[in-house]
Amino acid sequence: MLNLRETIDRQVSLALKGLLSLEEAPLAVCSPSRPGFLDYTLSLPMKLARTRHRAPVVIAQELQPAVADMACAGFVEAVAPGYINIQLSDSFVADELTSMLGTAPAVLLQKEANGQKIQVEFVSANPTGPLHVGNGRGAALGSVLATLLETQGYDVDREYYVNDYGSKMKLFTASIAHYLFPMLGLEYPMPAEGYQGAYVPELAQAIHDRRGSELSSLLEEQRFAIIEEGGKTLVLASIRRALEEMGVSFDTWFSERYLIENGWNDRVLQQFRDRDVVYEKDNAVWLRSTDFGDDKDRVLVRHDGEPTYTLTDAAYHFNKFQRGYVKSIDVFGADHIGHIVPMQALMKSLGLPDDFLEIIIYQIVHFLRGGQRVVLSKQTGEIIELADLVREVGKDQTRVFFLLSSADSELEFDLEAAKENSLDNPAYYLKYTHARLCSVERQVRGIGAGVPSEATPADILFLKTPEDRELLKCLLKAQDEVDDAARTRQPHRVLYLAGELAKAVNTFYQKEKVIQEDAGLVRARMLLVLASQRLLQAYAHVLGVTLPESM
RNA sequence: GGGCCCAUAGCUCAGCUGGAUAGAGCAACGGAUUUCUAAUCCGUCGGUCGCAGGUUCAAAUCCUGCUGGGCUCGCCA
Repeated sequence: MLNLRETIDRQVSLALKGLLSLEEAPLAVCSPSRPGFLDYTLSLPMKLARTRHRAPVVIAQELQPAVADMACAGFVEAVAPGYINIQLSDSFVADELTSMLGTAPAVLLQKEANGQKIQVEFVSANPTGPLHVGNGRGAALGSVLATLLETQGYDVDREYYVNDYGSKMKLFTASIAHYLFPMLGLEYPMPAEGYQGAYVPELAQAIHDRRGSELSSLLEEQRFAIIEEGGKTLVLASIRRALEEMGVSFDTWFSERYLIENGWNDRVLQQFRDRDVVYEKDNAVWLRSTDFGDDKDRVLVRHDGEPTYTLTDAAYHFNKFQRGYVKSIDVFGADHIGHIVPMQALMKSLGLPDDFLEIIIYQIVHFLRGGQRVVLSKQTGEIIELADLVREVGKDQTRVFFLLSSADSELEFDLEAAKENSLDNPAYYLKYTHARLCSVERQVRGIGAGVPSEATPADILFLKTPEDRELLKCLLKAQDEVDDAARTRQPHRVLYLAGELAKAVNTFYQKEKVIQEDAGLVRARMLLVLASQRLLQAYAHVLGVTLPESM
């Protein structure tokens, strides 16, 4: 589809070329009109009033003829206090509808490939336990952002960073050992701050079942290696399963251990040394990150010789850069808010491009049941694992409810509303609307009326009621909005767009009959039905939800 | 104390190149059904867009200050 705002802007600046000065030209941009007005609006006359010392409405009248001459313009009017309203021409609208009908939904909103590789890293929870319901928001946002970026022509890779190295991992291994050693007739103390969940003894049992005989004959160090590997593998499998049930998959599961074992920390440390941005203090190696905007210098190598997370993170992103991504977008929970400044300082100190790393932070999710906020703890017996949440409310409902507000805002996830099989539930509303559109199509085919495969300007002449026009506007502005959502990295906007389209469809459906006497009108309305159906499917593709053909 | 996020209708939230009367869903009330799926639709009610300044022809939107809430400030990851 065309981005209409861009298209019109281009035509406007061409049309007004001789009428605007160089300084004035950039002001000639249109915006979508409010309901009740024509399709697009230019507020240019208002902006020119000051420098031109004329009343805006007079300027509007002067510019109107040139604007009306544009190829895409149908009816154009200058109105007080100084707007130029544009209605798209019938042939232009017909061309757009034709292209919508001739394009598969999965690529309807897709631009041409731009040859750039971009990475979205999300979830990346430690492999030391099952995913928590809170991780679900990152999963939903990250996966939708990834498809959203694909619409912009990027070659997108979805990556999960597996933090399988370091003190958390040691703690995890020790916690399993505490339950596993007694099965070998040995003892091992539960470490302070050890992992507590019921899954820990289960992991111990599973590892013992598989490799118990081996374990008893090994040295302690080898034993721990097996426990760690076994625990990690089992947990990652459960994480992967939970995500798949939510419709989320990854291209790459990238191991932190891999980085370290393959010398990436050393490489990046050398890079820091070459750039002369490190120093030694208290037996540790420090990065002079304050030179790059950080509020304090960071330790890269601890006094005991172990790398810090900071060093490995630098190595990780350096590695991403080497893999050829033009950009890495990392999606983190609000508890990582403090990482933005240090990480950007890291990128700078490594000499990576300023815009290489983008960090998206999503705020906390509160879960509601019976109108009350749910306290997630073992004591309350409330669901706490993502897999349980998806099982309880369903894949599509889970995805939709995690997208109900902007990542910047805290989110209330109403478990009962999400489960509800009624149209108060936005996920169901989308499904129902799609089923209804499909039903109309079946009916029309059933009575033997022609189902159009392309639109002509004559068809558009039939679409004159407010409901027809509003639905048309919803269809035509899709690419504008999707491009905006992608540019501003706001996946939730796609859900709102889909909801808006569904609303327009249902209002149209209620008010205007598709099947009726006038064959020309049937055909024209069918264009709306089919295009709406395609567009709804296109949105659903981006959102990762499934739309049934009947309910 | 520093950094970041938030504050819009009774509730949950949209509103992103600054534009015309501030929107949706829920809740409340009232309507539409010999149905192309009423699992729908329409209408009414409901807002000093946290407060105070500023920029602008124009501010929910941009800037400054303040108030309230959230997250966060490790040689953890």
